[in-house]
This record gives sequence, structure tokens and C-alpha cells, in this order.
Amino acid sequence: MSRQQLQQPQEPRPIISRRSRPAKAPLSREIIITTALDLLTREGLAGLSLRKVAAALDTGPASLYVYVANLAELHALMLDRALAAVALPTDREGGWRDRLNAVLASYLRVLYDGPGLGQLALSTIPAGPYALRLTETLLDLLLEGGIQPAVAAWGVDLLTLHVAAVAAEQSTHRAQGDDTLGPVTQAVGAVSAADYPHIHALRDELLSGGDGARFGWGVEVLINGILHAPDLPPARAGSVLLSVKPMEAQEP
Amino acid sequence: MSRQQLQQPQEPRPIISRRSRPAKAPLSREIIITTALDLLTREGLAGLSLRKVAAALDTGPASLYVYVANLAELHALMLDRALAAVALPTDREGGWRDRLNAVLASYLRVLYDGPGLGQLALSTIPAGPYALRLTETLLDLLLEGGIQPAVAAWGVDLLTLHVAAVAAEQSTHRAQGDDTLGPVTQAVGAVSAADYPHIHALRDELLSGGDGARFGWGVEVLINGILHAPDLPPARAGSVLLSVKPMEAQEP
DNA sequence: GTTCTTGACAAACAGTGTTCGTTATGCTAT
DNA sequence: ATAGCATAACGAACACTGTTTGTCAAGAAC
Repeated sequence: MSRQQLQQPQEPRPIISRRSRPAKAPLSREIIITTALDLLTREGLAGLSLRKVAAALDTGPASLYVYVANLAELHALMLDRALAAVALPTDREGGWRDRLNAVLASYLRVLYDGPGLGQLALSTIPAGPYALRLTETLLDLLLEGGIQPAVAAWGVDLLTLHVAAVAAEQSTHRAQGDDTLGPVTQAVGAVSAADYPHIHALRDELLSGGDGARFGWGVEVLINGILHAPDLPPARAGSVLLSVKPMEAQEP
Repeated sequence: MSRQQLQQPQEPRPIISRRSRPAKAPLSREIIITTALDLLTREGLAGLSLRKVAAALDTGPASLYVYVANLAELHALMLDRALAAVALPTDREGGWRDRLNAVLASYLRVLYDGPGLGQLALSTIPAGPYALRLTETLLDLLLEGGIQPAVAAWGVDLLTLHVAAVAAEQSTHRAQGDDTLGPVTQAVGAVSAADYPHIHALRDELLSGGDGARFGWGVEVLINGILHAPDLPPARAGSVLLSVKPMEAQEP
């Protein structure tokens, strides 16, 4: 594909307008984020670049650096702005679990809508105001459910991490043209019953449950696990990783 | 930094040896993966490129395309080769939960050791032999724990996704120089008690538990949740995402 | 009316993945 | 032993990327 196609206001040379700077949008932080998000939803995270954002704003890449420190910061700003669309409960009617499910589902949908937002949610630190608002809401819901504060704090982290991971996995697989029958389907489906008996026997279950059902079940498991969690985070900090008994790897 | 530094056998022009091809490693798929993994552990995923791998092998980038279709395939091959190092239980002594914890901890450690392997585990489809071996082992452990087969199938997915997500989050944060006091610590620590009361009250708990403790607790929660899970994946497939009641977003 | 700050931007730098066309090598068949 | 050939190896190029530098013009402050 050629390199045309993107910028539409590219008259050969409008020398006449170079004089008075006719309108030439003042180029703010806001429209940079907006255009970047727009480009993201249309071309995905891989197709997003500072140069394309600049081209869409009819300017050069260097101009953006006045408002944005670097690409990573733009990513973080984009993620937080996207989180503004997460639907939060407005009142306290209905069970707290239903409301929690709704918030998480909305969070997932937002991350789904922008291809690559899931990866961003995992790779950038969500410290913006909308991310904090989401955390605050989730904390509130877990506390309403009678969960101990310390457990709730870690539980929120677990839940948001899970949603981001599901979104990241899905969006990356979608980015590389995962048309109904991905390579994992082939690999798991054609696995030898002798070498991997369990995988072979459970191959239908391993591959079943597109999108919604699987995510809903996962959230259910997480909440149940949090409800049945060790009442407080164990005091033996950092011991798990080091307490791995030496075991030898075996040939597959 | 200059572009020297990497390739050591770079005599100006060894015309004499061009005759008999003295040793000039035959350049196989294996050593490409090995050198790529070597480069990954030393320079991280961002510092890994086909050109650097080629330079380390004293050749040009085009030569690698004989053995590897593209960068994504190399990534997948690297991930699977790295998974060979995951320590699996050799016998059936000890409780299944302890063995499960050990396998997951080893999995996490392997993903930790190669900076960027966590991101790879989320973005590439784990269909290689070592990934299948890991899945098979985890299935075996869950079934030994008396978990229903269908639940075990989805549970394995949940567990591996969680490990990969933790690794991905950690490794990306580590990549951008996260020295003890990251920006999230500042943001959460300095949050206003009026706007975000729960976050403010729980800020210590939100930030506590480095590495090991948090991961161990998360796995514990997941297993407990799987044990208390809905006995079988609900039949109402794909309804969760669509059953989100319309709720209005509120200002943060 | 003259400074001075600052947003805008062209050009360049050092990289990236991937492809194309050509060479040279090692193996096979004559 | 010689000829033919599949193919590994590779130099060069293409179309990109993020980021920096230095210059220029417009608006604000004095």
C-alpha cells in the first residue's frame, strides 16, 4: 500500500494561507489525545505512531513534543482518557455483585473497543484520574460486600489485572488476523492422545466459550476466591518464589 | 552509544578466509533462537531486534529469513524454548496444591528471568511443545485435586493467564527504570482523601507486598475460587458482556 | 518599539522489519 | 570427474519508526 491515503488536507502548496495562519488549530494536549485515540480505534496499536498523529493534525512529529514528553506518556494519557467511558453505577440498588460484574464488564468492553488498549493497560501504570476513579469504585463495591479492607485492596488489583490480561490477550490475537480457526485451535485439536492425554480428552472444553461466557466465569471465580481468601495477606512476605523446591525438567 | 560493541569477529576484510569458509557456523534455527534468547536476557525485549541477532551471528538480517518467517514467529519460538526451563514435578509426593504452587512459581520465575517474556506469553499463542507440556501438567494437578474436568480446563487457562499477566506487568515496569518509588506510588500516596476516600485509607495495603507475597496470595485466591466455582461453565454463553445495564459515567 | 518567551516545524539521526536480486556453496545426477 | 541445480547467504534498498536539534515566526511583556 502506498503512503498516501491518510492525510486529506494536503494541497500541493497553499502559499496564500501561509501569511495569516488562517485557523490552524492551536494544537493542544487534548486534540492530540483525541486524534491518537481515534487513530487507535481505526488502525490498532501497531498502526499508531507519532508521525501519523502529527500527519492527521497536519503538522510534523516534532510539534507534538511540546505537549507530550514521549510516546509512552501519550500511551498513558490515551489509556486514562479511554477509561472515562467506563460505566460506573450511579446508585446503590441491586446486589453489590451484580454491580461489580457490570463495572468489570464495562471496563472490559472499553478495553476491547480500542484495539491495543488492553496491552496499554498492562504496560502503563494507571495513575490517571479516571483509573483512580475506577479503583475507588471497585474498592467501594468490595467493601460493601463485607470483604476485609486489606483483602479488598489486593482483590481490586487482582480483578483489574485479570480484565486487562483478558483484553490484552484478545486484542493481540485479533490484531494478527485470528479468523475463527486460529493456530492454537489446530495445535490443541491435533494434539496426540498419547503424549498429552488430558489435553486431548479436554480439547473441546479448552477451546469452548467464546468471549463473554469465559470472562464471566473467570470473574465469578475471582470473586468467589476473594470471598474464600486467606482472611489477610500472609505475613510471610516474598517467600513463595524462593521456596520452590528444585525439580528437574523432563522432556516433553 | 555507537554501533560497535556487539560483533566481535569483524576484521576489516579477511579476504583470505573467504575461500574455504573456515568454520562460519551453518546458521541453524536452533542457534538463532538461542542467540535471540541470550540477547533478550541481556537487553530486554525492546533491545531485541532481528538485526542485532543477525549481527551477533556475524551475518545480515536477510539471512535469518531462511529459518524464521518473521519476528513474531521468532518470538513464539523463543517463548516456547524458554518454557523448557519450567520445573515440573517428577513424582506424586506431597499435596497437589503444593505441587501446583511450585509449578506456577517456577513458571513465573522463568518469565521473570527473561525481561519481556511475560509480554510474549500474553501476545503470542502458546502452541509449542513445552507450552503443551505445561498445560498437560497443570491439568493433571487440577484433576488430581478432584476438580471437574470442564472446570479444570478453564481453570488452567485462568491460572496461566494470571501468571503471564503478573510477569508482563512486572517486566514492563522494570523496563522503564522503576526504582523503588514508581510514579504509581506517588500518585496513590498523594491522593486526596476527599476525592478518593477508600484509596486514601487503604493506600498502604494497595502498595504493600512486593513480588512474592502478592503473587502467592493471588494464586491462592484463584485456586480457592476454582474450588468454589460454579460447578460447570454456565450455559448462558456470551450473555455477560451484553447484559450490561446502561449506566451513566460520572465525573471523577 | 524593542526585547523575550515559546509554539511550530523542517531536517536529520539512528534505528527498525522486511523484500529483492544476486552470488556462491554443497549436494546430486550424470 | 563434471555438469546442473536447489538453496543458503547476503548486500542493498524500501518504507517506516521515535526522538533531537536548530531555526523561525508570532504573541506577550516591558
